[in-house]
Amino acid sequence: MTEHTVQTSKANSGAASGGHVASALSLAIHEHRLAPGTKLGEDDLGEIFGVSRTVIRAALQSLAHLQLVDIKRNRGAFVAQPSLREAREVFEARELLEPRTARMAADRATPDDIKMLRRHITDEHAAMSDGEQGKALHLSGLFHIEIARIADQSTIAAFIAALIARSSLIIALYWRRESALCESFAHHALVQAIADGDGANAEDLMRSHLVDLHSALDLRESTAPNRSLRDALRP
Amino acid sequence: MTEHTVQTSKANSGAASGGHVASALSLAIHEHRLAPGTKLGEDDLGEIFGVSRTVIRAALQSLAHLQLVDIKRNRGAFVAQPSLREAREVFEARELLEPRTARMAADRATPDDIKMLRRHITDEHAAMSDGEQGKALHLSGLFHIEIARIADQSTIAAFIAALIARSSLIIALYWRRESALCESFAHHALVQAIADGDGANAEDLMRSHLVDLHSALDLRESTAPNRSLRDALRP
DNA sequence: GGGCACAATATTGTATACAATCAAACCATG
DNA sequence: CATGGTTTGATTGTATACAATATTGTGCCC
Repeated sequence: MTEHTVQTSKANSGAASGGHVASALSLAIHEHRLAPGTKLGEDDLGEIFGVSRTVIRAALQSLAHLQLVDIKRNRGAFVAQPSLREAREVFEARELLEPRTARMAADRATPDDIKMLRRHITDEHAAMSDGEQGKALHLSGLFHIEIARIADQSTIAAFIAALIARSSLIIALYWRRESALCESFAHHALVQAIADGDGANAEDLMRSHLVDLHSALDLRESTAPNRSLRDALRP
Repeated sequence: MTEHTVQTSKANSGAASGGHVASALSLAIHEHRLAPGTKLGEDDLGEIFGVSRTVIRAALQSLAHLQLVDIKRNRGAFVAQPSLREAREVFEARELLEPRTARMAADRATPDDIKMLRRHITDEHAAMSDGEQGKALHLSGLFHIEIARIADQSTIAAFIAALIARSSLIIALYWRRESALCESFAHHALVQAIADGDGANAEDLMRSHLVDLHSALDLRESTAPNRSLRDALRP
């Protein structure tokens, strides 16, 4: 089963213990290349990344703590499938944290920060133009994390990063097609408010942006049938 | 070094993979029986808990994700020593999250919830009377987590639980003796507001309670010299 | 043909062995 | 005596072996 090159191979090529594996998996989830519910077998991942199950296991546990994967004892790890309730909670938490954070960012942003935010938006547009929706979604998330970083509150920033990671899963599950690319404009206006140092405006814009996102989801009991059906079929 | 009873011993007596170890360590940290900076050697812990380094490692990584322990590559795990900056951030985050959560709790609390909160206060008093300050501090933290649970927001509750865990370390490092047992009264008034369903009052009480806690810490650059000295001596 | 018990298989949980790395002790040298 | 490099010891990082558990396939009985 486990056939690495040799025991004493390069081994120590990557970064720190499984950090690389966790990053790669996280990116794949963010970009919607791994669908919610996907089984993440340890042997498979070990072969793919060329490391032993030990490091795979550490990476999966790390992702489980972010609630990006769900580890069931003696069953294995699966890409998480946030419930409707969890989806609501995540966006309520974001609506509680991010507006205030945006205000703080507006108070502290430097010209370099603004430049980086604008580049994020440009990259996002480019990805969208190239049809790489997954990458665009990931960049959109990074935009929010960047604002938290600018606010210089690393603790809150870590929380927001975790919420955005879960948001990616939620969007994969509950997004409804009708709503579309309003994103770009909201981000653009937000950057302008932050560049102007207008904290109150940034706070309001972030709040309404999140409400827009939230309302673009189908979070009624009746919806998300495909997932429920699968769940009814498999657990 | 590693001498367990026998390889095929009981092994599966506890709960899930290292969960017991993580809980025991977490409790010890909460109750100030493990001081910030304490080295947590894997072999030592393995012998203490009667499990292999594998499960110890998983527990330590779990605690590291909660920022209760700090894992330095090739150096080992240490009980975390939050910096002044981190301490400020933790309390700012709590002041952002908990008042709103207390309001939600007031809106949803049942008589059983109130009973449980009152019992927490009673237990806390009892522990304090017995001179078990560590246990009292732990129960004080559980009180806050219980409110988040009552608010029925498990995502935010998890964040608050993480913040309270770090608060325990912060109190261990930066508490100044002068301020004393105001806690009990604040908690008592808070329970009353929640029992009355007075969300606005609960929110205000929680906010001022947290501000009191925050101001009972010595968070100036000049303070916390013992820790800086140790750090200058040892890292 | 449907349903259940049992065996075979696959996958995870845990322990241990080995390799890499770091810290401190040590000795040589100026 | 201070200082620098080397070596020794201890500790962590990773891989693998073994044990426990769940899942799946098969055959028997009804």
